[in-house]
Amino acid sequence: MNREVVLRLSKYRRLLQKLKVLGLERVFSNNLGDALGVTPALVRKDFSNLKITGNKRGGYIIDELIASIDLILGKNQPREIVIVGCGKIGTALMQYRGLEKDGINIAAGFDIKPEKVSYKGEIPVLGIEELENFIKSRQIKIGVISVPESAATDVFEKMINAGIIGFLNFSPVELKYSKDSIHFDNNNSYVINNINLAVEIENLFFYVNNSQAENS
Amino acid sequence: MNREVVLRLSKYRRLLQKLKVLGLERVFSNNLGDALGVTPALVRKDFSNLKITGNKRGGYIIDELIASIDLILGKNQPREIVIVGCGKIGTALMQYRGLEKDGINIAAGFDIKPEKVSYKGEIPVLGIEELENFIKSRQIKIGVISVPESAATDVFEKMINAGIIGFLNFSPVELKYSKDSIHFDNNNSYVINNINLAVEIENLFFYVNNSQAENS
DNA sequence: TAGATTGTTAATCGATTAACAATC
DNA sequence: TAGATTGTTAATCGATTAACAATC
Repeated sequence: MNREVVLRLSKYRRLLQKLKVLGLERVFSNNLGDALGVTPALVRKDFSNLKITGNKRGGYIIDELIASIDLILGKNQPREIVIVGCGKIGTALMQYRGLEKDGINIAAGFDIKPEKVSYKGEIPVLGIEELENFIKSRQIKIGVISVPESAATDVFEKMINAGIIGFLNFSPVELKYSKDSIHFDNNNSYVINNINLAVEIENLFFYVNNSQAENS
Repeated sequence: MNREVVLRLSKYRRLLQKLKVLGLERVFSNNLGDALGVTPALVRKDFSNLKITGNKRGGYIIDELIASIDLILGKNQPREIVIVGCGKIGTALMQYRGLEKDGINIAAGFDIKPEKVSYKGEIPVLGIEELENFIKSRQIKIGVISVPESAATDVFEKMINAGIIGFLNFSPVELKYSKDSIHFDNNNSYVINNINLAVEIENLFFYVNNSQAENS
């Protein structure tokens, strides 16, 4: 299943919640398609691939749909993550409240600088040397990397060894997993989601420059 | 030209810079393809579409390639952006130094709260009421939206009216441009890049849950 | 020249869409 | 029943890749 499908699932989920709040009970592939800007055929195909079935006449039952999507996205299980690197971006993420309502919980932050370590805040900040024990004991699988470029690959290795298998990487290094470069003792596969702010903004400049060229 | 192509251009650019530092002068489509994990044919096609030509025998000259890509990406022009919303994420971005080396310059931050307004820091923070004048006088085209969900669409409209045409949106609202909903006085098209942190992390959970299922 | 690499055309691949039989 | 919507198959579309003539 590709990334686009999973993104659509998240979008269906959010929309369904809103429809439910409005009191709706059923929804048609047509409605969902319109809202997401895709054809109803794709909506039905998505659901079909996920073994979610509707009624030939009455569409899909919203509650069932939500329950199925939640199961697939793992929304019912505890969703704990860690944040490695408590500089500007890491700290902003720790204070960001937008993850809670999706049931995502930041278990701890980690930093290499002793002066950042603190148990006072709502979310503790621990020394990087505690990373492995913490992650293993809590069985956390997902971590955010928000360290400077120079520390990124190092931290990445540490996290893999601790058992992290899903990464959201804000450092400008494009992390890739290769069996050669990393000592590993499992046969897991890894998912790495790189967000490079400079690249995102550069992207915008490209389109903006081009649209100006078109208009002039 | 689609988003993927532009992302590849940024990646070629970064790689070429590194090769140049190492003293290389020429590069083959093969080298670039290997590094990016695509076929050499795609590299040649990308360049061909952009009217960048190489030598049948000697590959591409790195300096020429860098110059061409910089021109296309607009790296030579001043690249000023504004940040609207100086909360956690907005402030982190303003303090983030990773944009400078790509020549991206944050001209100002804006916030609705008077107590955030300040001319003391390296980057001034202005009141939201100054947004339009500032953006028009500096002819800025790109802005980051880092306001809470409730303010997002409002700020989006304000920015459009001020002349912003490229958006990096960190609010959880999926912004879309529709002619119906916004008063507009130009025929520009807009580029909106939505980064929804909860969705990105949810994505990771999906893959992680599934890889565990596979292994058990 | 012989060998290697570009530039481009045709083939492939995967995702999306159109169309429609099944059926509620 | 008649009408509407699903579930699925075949067609389309776009991006990537393979292949190869041109040529340095």
